Amino acid sequence: MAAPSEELLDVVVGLLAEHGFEGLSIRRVAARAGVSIGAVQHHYPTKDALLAAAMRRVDDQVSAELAGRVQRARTPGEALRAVSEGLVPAGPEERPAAVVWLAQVARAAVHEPTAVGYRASWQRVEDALSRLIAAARPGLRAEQVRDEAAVLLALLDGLATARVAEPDRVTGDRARRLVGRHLDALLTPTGDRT
Amino acid sequence: MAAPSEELLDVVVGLLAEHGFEGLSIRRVAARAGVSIGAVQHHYPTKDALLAAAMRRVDDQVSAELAGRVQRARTPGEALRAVSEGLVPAGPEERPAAVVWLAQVARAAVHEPTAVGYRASWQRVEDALSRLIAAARPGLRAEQVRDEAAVLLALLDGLATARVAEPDRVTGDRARRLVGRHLDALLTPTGDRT
DNA sequence: CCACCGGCCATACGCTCGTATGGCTACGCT
DNA sequence: AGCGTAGCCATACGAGCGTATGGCCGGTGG
Repeated sequence: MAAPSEELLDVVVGLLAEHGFEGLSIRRVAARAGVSIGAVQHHYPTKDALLAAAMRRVDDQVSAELAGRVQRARTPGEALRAVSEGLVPAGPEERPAAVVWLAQVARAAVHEPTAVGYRASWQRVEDALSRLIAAARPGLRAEQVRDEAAVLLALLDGLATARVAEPDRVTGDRARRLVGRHLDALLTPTGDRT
Repeated sequence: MAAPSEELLDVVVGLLAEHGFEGLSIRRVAARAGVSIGAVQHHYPTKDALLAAAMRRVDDQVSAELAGRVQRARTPGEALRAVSEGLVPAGPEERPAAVVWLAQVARAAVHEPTAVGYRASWQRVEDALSRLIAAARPGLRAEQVRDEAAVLLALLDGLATARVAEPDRVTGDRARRLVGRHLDALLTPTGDRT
C-alpha cells in the first residue's frame, strides 16, 4: 500500500507537527523513516520539493475529507455544518494537519511559491462554501453570499488557529458550539423562531 | 530615544516580517543593525531571549494601540469597532506586526514557552472584548457575552490571517466591511431596523 | 550473458548557525 | 588616580545543515 515516497511525506508531516519548521531536516526525516539521506534525496531532490509535496498531501487529504462530508450530507445546510466541523480540529488526531496548516500559512506570508498554492486552495474552499450557502439560502444576493462565505471561512480559520494554539481557551466543545450558533443564525433568514 | 537594544528588536521584527523564522539569525540582525555579533549577544544572551523580547515588543505595541483606541472611543460600541479595526491589518504599514504575529502563533503551536505568552495575551484580548460587549449589550447573559467575544475574536483572527496570506481575496475594504456587518448584527438586539 | 537503470546508501564538501571567549575603550565612583 | 564595570568587538569552535558524488545491488530487456 504505502509507497516509500508517501511514507516520507507522513514523516515530514509528523516532524512538522511536533517541532515546526525549525525541527525539519533531511537527516531527521531519513532517520525517522529508517532510510538513508540518499533515499530521501532520490524521491525528492531538494528540501523545498519535499516540503511542497508534504503540504500538497495535507491539502489533498483535507480536501478529500471535506468532499466526502459534502457528499454524505442530504441538504446544503447539513453539508455546511459538516464542512464547518471538518475544518475546526476537535480531537488530538486532527491536530497534526492543523499544525501543518498553520506552518503553511506562516510560510505563505513570506515565501511566494508557498503562498500561490495556499491561496488557490483557500479560494476553492471559499467557492465551495459560497455554493453551499447559495443553495441553503436561495433568497440571498450573490454579493451577500460571498460575504457570508468569507465571514464563515474567517471564523473557522480563527477557531482552528485557537484550537491549535490555545486548546484551553477554545475547547473542542466550545468551538463546536460557536460554529453551530453561527450557522443557526446564517441558515435562518432574518428573524424567525425555533 | 531609541535605545540600542530597542533598535535590535525593530531589526528582528523587520527580518521576521520579510523572511520569516528561517531568515532570522544573529549574524543577520547584527549586520542589518550595523553592529557586531557581540553587541547583539551583549543585549540578548541567546537567540531565544532575542526572539522573546521581539515578540513581547510587538505584543506591547499592539496592546498599547488597542488601549488607545478604547480610550478615545465615546461608547462601548464605538470602542468595539475601533478595536476590531485595529486587529485587522488594512494597509501595508500594519503588515509587519501581522506577519510577526502569524509567526508567533505557528511557533506557539510547537514551542511551549512561546505558547504561554501567546495564550496570556490572547486571553486578555478576549476579556477586553467581553467587557466591551457586556457594556454595549446589557441584556446579554454572561455566557453569551463570552461566546460573542470568542466568535468576534476568531473572526478577526481569521480575517487578519487572510489579510496577510491572501491580500487579494480579502482586501482591506472587504475585511472592513465584513467586520462592520458582523458588529452591526452584534450590536443590534434580536431584530431591529436601520 | 551482459548492459542498463531504478532504487538506495555512505560519505564528503562547503556553508551557516548559535554560542563562548578574551580583549579593548570609556565612563562613574571612591 | 585607580579600579570596576558596561558596552562593544573580533575571532574561534563545534555542530548541523542542504546538497553533490560515486558506488552497490537486483531485476529486466536485448
